Amino acid sequence: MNPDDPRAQRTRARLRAAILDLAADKELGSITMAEVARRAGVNRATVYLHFPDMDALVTDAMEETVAQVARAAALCPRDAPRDRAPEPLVGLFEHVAARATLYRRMLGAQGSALFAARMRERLTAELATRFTGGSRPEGFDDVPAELHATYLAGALTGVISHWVTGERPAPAAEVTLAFWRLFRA
Amino acid sequence: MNPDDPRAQRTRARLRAAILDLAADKELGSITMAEVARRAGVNRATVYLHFPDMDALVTDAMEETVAQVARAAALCPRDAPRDRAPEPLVGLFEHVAARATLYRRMLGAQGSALFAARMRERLTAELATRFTGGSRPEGFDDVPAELHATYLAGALTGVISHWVTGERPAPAAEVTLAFWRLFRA
DNA sequence: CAATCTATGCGACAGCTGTCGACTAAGCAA
DNA sequence: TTGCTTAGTCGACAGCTGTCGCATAGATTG
Repeated sequence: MNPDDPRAQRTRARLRAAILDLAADKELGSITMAEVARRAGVNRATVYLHFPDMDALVTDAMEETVAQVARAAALCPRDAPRDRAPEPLVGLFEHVAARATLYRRMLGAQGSALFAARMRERLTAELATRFTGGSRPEGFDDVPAELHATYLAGALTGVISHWVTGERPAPAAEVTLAFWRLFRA
Repeated sequence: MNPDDPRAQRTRARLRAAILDLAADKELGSITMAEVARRAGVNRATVYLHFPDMDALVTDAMEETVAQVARAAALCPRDAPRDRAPEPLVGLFEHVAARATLYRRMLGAQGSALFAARMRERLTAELATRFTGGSRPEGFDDVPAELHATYLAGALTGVISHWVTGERPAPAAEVTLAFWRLFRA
């Protein structure tokens, strides 16, 4: 399968759109491959030419979104005042709030372990790059940068997961500020 | 279904043992219900009398183990010296190290989203209880205790996940100390 | 335009899932 | 012990999955 073939690109785009479309309506667990294929206007067998399974499809469809989150997280300066979260972090939580249902479906109990792993991984990588690039919270030189990045990536995805999963989610501004205070240590 | 019926208890115990047994050999994704039933010496249909699906079975089978981790985490005093992790935390990481394969199967990309959610949930609950019970890191009174607990629960599961997933995992003592330093902020 | 390549459509298959109704046998209560 | 209750077994079913070989149509190359 040549991934650059315009036919293949079109098909993948359709599949990505279809799964996101369906995920807006129901839990991942109750979406079938047959359904995705139908929605995408593609033969069921064709799906498997592009993605080994549902998890891979879902995760791939979220790639852009996740990259956005990771980039925003890595952009946060550490020297912002304790009572005012930096702009990128505010944007990050607003981004999630605007897609709360989607993130709940992805990160919730019915969600995709692959997606969760991928999201943490991207965050970790982005933060680690930022850290080894020099700008990093002080006083942790005796902790491996990679581990520090993982710690924060876990904390962030944990908070997001808990946030979007809750019954009556708190306002974004509130969570953002609380997270920022915890992060600033 | 009466959960106290000795027949039911015996069957559930067999199923829990069977899934943990199988999980030692292969990824969760390649274990079938039929396989679990066979291994447990139980009819396939019987499994569904106790657990709605594989995720539920796996998560239930890990309940004790997860509770152990959550308890250990909540027991950590915050005033231990920066260069020496408190005993409960050491025990926690050793516990995970001794079951690294199992945790990798549970928390990895092929793992169970339900299990991951449950583990974070238990950790959050245990820490939140501890926090509202008075003993809590200072300087965070302006952050909801529940959110603080979630932050740490996410960080811990994130680190564990990353740790057991890595190719050549670092020694437990190393990770323990690094985590402790990050936690102490 | 013609010839070639290949992504997709199509139908079929074995295996797994979750559920059902009828039957068997283990536990409990009198 | 006797009889009732109910967990478990058994066989069957529809639906989904992942894979296959073959046919078709869309893209590329000359």
